[in-house]
Amino acid sequence: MKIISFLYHMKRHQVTIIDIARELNLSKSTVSRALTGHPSVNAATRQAVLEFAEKMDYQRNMLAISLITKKTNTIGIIVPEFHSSYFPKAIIGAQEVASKAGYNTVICQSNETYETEVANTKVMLANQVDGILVSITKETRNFDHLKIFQRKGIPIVFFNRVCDEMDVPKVIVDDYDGAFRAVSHLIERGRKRIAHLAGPSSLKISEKRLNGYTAALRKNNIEFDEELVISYDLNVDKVKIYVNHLLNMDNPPDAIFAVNDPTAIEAIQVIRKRGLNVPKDIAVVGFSNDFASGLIEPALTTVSQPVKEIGQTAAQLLIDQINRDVADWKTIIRVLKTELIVRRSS
Amino acid sequence: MKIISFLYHMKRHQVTIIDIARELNLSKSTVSRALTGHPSVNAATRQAVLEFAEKMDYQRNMLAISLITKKTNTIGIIVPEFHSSYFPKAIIGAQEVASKAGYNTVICQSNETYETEVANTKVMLANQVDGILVSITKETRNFDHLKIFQRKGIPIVFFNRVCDEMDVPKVIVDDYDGAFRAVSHLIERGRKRIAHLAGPSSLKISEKRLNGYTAALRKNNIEFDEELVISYDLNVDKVKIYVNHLLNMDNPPDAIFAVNDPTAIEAIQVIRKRGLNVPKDIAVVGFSNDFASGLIEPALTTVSQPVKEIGQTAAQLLIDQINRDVADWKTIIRVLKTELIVRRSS
DNA sequence: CTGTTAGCGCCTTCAA
DNA sequence: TTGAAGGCGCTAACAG
Repeated sequence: MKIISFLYHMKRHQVTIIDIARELNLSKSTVSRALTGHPSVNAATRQAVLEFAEKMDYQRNMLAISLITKKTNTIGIIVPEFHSSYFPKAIIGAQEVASKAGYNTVICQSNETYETEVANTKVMLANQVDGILVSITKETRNFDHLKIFQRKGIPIVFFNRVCDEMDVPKVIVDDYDGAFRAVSHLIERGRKRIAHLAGPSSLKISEKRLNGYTAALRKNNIEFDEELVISYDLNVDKVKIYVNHLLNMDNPPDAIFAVNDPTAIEAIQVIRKRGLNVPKDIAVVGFSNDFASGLIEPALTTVSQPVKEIGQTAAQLLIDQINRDVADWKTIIRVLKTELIVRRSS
Repeated sequence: MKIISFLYHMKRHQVTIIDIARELNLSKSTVSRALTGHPSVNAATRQAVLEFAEKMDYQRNMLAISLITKKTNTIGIIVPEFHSSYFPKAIIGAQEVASKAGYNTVICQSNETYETEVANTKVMLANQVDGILVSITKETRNFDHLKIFQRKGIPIVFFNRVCDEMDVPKVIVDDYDGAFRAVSHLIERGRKRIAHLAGPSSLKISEKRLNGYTAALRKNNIEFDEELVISYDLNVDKVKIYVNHLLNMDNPPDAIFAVNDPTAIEAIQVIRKRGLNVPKDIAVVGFSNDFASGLIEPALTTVSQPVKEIGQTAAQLLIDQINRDVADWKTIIRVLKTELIVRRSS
């Protein structure tokens, strides 16, 4: 006992099974069995082990266990950013499902940078995660770093920002449909010249929202004017330039459909700063129903996504995949529904 | 080669040093040295090893390494929630510093629940993090689960929501001063009956902001009216009840100082819904300068905190602590400055 | 410069 | 019901 309490106060000494075995005069294996709830162990022995372990704040070293079992019960999540409320919310959903299934979560944010994303995948690999949930950066065009997971037999599930060239499960919303309905709504409200502040073409979601936009115009016999479509890198600081450019046109738009809410919100600020009225002079519609969009003046009309559900679904698909044999991997694509929330900005 | 490529395509086979050694006819240790950049290795040998490793997507197994070195190069972060922009921002700051210092980050959110927080600490312990950054839940009154870290020699640093009974580094802002200035500002603007929607008394920050509030009243010879102070559990849904209660008083307040921005924002919504004008009928001031506070109508006057810097400072203190001997642990308390941002709500 | 040996903390046969 | 032995993937002495 003296030895143990001594060690116990040394720098970072871990109480190990050996310590307990020594103290209780048992073999390591017996202690291990008692600790893991193995049935074939004497009740009194188990009791003693458990009590002493508790008293010593013994914690099983998952590193050692994982080394043996080749399972860490950890899933990795890689997201591009934390600025909007989207990814935090999705993560909450994913964590909920994961933790219920006994999985821990390691979160990395790639800061919208390809290099960081690659580094993040290395971290995940080195830490032997059992699977990863990924939403790619706007820069990511090469997917080798993600394909490694497939080759190694580590399941991967995409959500929101997905990769088209990989045959793995994906969770998305119907971006095309959401955009289509948002733009149709503007047209119903009598808008004729609808601009679109689009996302970078590297992202599938930008492309789909753009397609929804053009489809809605076409269906309503409104001519597509490429001058009204500005695709940008989602760096919100630049919105000011684009909006001013649009407003300075000879024939300025009477509505803006923005690829996401931060863009729309920033657009509204710029428009109002010029003394124009939203929605009278120019209507604005966003995408995602961020927390702030209901609070700004005027409240933003937007396409809402079931963000938390996206996270939950993605985590569930991932865990299903983990519990399946590689040969049985499914490549389900789950498309969730969006909802148009009409507020005062349109 | 045949064997390896065979294994390589099996379910979850890890390419190991042994595989490389076998293939290249070298000893494990030589391969290991080449991989870790040890100088005493023949250039050609190293080259061959590195190339083959690359080709095989070899990733060092950090579990095994950590098991030996007793260092995971991972820090844990436990935060109570992800709803406001506060913690995501703080995490970004912390990750920045951590990753520059070569540390990975494991994030857990306790969902403002004591039990979850305890569970989170177990996870951190089991995964052998080198240190943790903690902001406690509003429920946490017992700190045994955190004291375990101290006893085990694992550094711990608190930020924002700190624990008073533990002698460890803490990063906070001057809540007292921030509140004092916010309330003084309201008084300067001619407000006489200033209500305070306070946080739960279990949190130090609530207490300090309350103290700042009373001090400002006292200094300006305004009598403290306990009816005007409502302390609540930060569940924003309840703000409506409290604000309505205040407004229904015989002698209603002419200003509200809210413990944080979500509370203030919700208060403004409630006030306006009753047809009252902010700030004419009643002024509102918040705390934290959340993203949304600049966007709402009217824009919220608030006390801004250097959130990202808080995260950075906390991570830096933690890493310093990790690199120090237990005997040398410092218990620095870093108090960062706040800034009053006057906008239209006051 | 390279190989050998002995573990890290734990689980899992196999034997008793 | 318990113990002994072997090994997960890797590093760290200690020898050549």
